[in-house]
Amino acid sequence: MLGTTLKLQPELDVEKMSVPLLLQDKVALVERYVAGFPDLQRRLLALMDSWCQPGFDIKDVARQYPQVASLSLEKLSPKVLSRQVLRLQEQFGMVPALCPHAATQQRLAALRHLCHKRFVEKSLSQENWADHVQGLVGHSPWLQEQLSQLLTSLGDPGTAARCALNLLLPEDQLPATVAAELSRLQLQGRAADADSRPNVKDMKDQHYQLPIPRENVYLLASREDLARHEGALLQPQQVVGVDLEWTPVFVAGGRPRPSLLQVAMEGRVFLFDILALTQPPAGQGAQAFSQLVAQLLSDPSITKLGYGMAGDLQKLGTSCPALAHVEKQVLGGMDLLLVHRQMRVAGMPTPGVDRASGLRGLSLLVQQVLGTTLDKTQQLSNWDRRPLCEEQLIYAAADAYCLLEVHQALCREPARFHLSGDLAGSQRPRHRERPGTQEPPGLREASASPRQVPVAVAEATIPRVPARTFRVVCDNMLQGLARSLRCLGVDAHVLGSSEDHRRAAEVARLEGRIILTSGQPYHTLRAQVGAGRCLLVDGSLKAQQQAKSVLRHFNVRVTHEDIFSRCQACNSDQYLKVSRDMMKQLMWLSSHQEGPWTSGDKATHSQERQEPGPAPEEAPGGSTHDRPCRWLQAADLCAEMPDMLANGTRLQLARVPAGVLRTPGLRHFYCCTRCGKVFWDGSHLGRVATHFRDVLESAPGPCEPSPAPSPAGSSF
DNA sequence: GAAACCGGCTAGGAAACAGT
DNA sequence: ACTGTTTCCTAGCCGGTTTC
Repeated sequence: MLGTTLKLQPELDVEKMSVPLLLQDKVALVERYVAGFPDLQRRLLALMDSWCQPGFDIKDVARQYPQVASLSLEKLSPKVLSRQVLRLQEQFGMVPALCPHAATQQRLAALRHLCHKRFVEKSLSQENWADHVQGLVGHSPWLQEQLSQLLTSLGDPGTAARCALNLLLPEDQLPATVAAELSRLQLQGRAADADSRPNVKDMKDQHYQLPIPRENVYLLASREDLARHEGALLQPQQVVGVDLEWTPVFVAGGRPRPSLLQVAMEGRVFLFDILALTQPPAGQGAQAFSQLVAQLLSDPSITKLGYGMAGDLQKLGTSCPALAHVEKQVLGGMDLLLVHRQMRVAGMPTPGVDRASGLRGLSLLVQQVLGTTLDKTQQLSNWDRRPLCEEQLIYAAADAYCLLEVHQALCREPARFHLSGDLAGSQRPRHRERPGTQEPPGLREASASPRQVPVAVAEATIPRVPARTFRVVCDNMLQGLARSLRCLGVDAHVLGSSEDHRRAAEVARLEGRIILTSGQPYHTLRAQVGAGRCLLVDGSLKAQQQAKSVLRHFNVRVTHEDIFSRCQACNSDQYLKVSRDMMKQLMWLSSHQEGPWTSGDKATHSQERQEPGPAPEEAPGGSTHDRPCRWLQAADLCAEMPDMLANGTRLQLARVPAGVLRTPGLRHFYCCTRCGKVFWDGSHLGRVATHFRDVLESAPGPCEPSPAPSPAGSSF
C-alpha cells in the first residue's frame, strides 16, 4: 500500500512485492500496485502464467514465503489462476502470446466440461462434441495427452478408441488398453462411430415433437426471402415465439455472435439466417433484416413470446448494429421465464416435476405444461456451420414453436398452473418483500407446503423427530436456513464456501446428518446418500420459510425450550450460565485490563471468582428457558485474561450493551463455550417465537413463550 | 442534549441459474 | 466453458428512538 501511494513500484522488485499478496488471494491489491506501469504488468503476467505450467506446484512457491499467513492456495489452482491471468491480460491490453500456459489450462478446463457433457450428462451428440473438442485440442501434444486420459477415465476403452481414431490422436500417447482397442478397430476398418447414438429415433420420440409439417419451416437467407414472407411475419394481432441460437465459445473473451433467429407462429416457423443476411454488414440484406425485426418487435399488437428474451435480443446488436438496444424497443413482449418464476413461487404441486427431475429452464416449463421434454442435444452444436443440418433446423424450429404451445396451454387453464388469468401480470418482476408487509397468498402457501412431500402425507407416515436430535448439513447457499434452524435447536452444520459439495455427503455419512441443498449437486448427493437423506430446498424462499418447509418435511417437533438452545453463530449447544453480577464484573475487568493480571489483582479477583453465582437449583425464576448449560465456575476462566475461557474461547463482552445489565428482571446471561457469544433473554426471543408461531403451535411444549420480552435489544 | 442502540436501506461479493 | 441476470448474505451507513 505504501509503495503504491508513494509510487515506488519502479524501485521495488515486482515479484517480491506481488507473490505474498497473490498467495493470500489479494489480486485486487496487486492490480492496483502495477496499475500504470506496463512493464510491471507484463512481468506480473509472465510470473502468473508461469504458475499455470503443467506440473507446476504452487506449494513450492508458498514454501519460499514462510512468513505469509492465511494462504489461499485453493484460489491458485491452475483453473482459477488461468482465469485470472486471462482476465488481466485483456485488462492490461497485452497480447495473448504472453500467457500461453494460462490459455492451455483454460482449454483443458473446457475439454473436461465437454467430456462431462458428452459422457456423464450425455447431453451432447458425438458430432457436436468432436466439433468443439477438435477446435480446442488443435495440435497441442499436451492437450492431446490430457484428452486421451480424460476419455479413458470417463468412457470404456472402446469409446475412447473410437474418439481417438476420429480425432486423430497420436497412438503412442494412448493408454495400453485404448491403444489395443484402437488397433483392433483399425484392423476391422470400423472407423464409424456406429453405436455412439443408440436408438436415436426411439429417444427422439420421447421428446417434444414439432407439430407442423417440415415444409412449413422456412429458412430465410436473402433479401428476397424476407420480402416474400414479410406480410405473414408482420400480421397484426398474432402471437409469435422468438428464440435465438449462437455457437457457444469455450474460451474467455470470445464474444459469441448470433447465428439464427427463429420466429414461430401458428402453423409455421421462420428461421432467419443471420450470418447470411448480415453479410455485408451494411448491405441491403442487413438493412431489410434489421428493419423487419425492429418492426416486428415494436408492434404492440403482435405478442412476442420468449424465454429470457431480453438476453437474446441484446445479442442481436453484436451482429447487426442497427439492432443495438432493440430489446428496449420491444412492445407486446411476454417473457415466459417470468411467468415460470411466478408458477414456482405459487408452488407447482405436480409431484416429481421440478428441479428434482433434472430439468431446468424452458425444458422444465415444457415438461410441466405440455408433459414432454425438449431434446437439447443440438443446443451446443455449431450454429455457424453452413448449411445447417436437418437436426439443427428441426431443433431450432421446435425451440421457438414450443413457446406458442406453452402459451396456449397457460391461457387455456391458468388456474391449473397457479396463475391468474392475466399472464402479462404474472411476468412482473418479483420484488423482495419488506419485513412487515403481507406476503402474497401464493408465497404463503408455498412456504407452508413442502415441495416434495405433502404435509398430510409427511405427518401421517414419518415419525416425529425432536428438534434437538435432528441433524442437518447445509450447502453454503443455505446459511440463512442453517441459522434459522439453529434458532429452533436443530444441529445445522454449514459447508464452507470453498468446500466441495461432495463434502456434504461425507459429513452426512460420518455424522448421520440430512443434506439440505439448493443447488445442482442435489442429484449427485441424493444418489450418494439416498433420497430420504437429501432434500432440495427452494432457494427462492426466504430463510425462515425454508426452515418451516424443512421442519414440516421431516416432521420435526419444535418446542419453546428448543428456541435458542443452540448458538446461531457457531452451532454449539454448550453454554455457561453467568449471573448478572458476575457479568458486570467480567465486563468491568475486561474493559480495564492492560495485559496479564497482576498477582495482587489475581488474588483479589480469584477470590471474587470463587462465587460463580447461585447453583442451578437456586436460580431465581427469572429465566424463561432452561437451556442446556451449567453455571460458570472459576475453573472455566483463563487465569491470565478475565474475558477468556480456559478452553481459549474469548467472550464477546464488548458486544453486550451496558444498558442490558440494568434491564429489570434480567438475571442471567449465557455464554457460548465455542465462540464466546453472549446471549440473554431479550426481545429477539419473542420475535423468533412469533415468526415460528405456526411451527411451534403444531407441537406445543410445556413452556409458553416469554410473555414480556425485555425492552432492550438483545442477542437472544 | 449526547450517546448508544435499533432497524431500514444499499452496495458489493458470491453463488446459482438462464441461455448457447 | 462462457456471459448476463438474479438472488442471498453481509457490512456499513444513516436516521429515528431510547436511555441517561
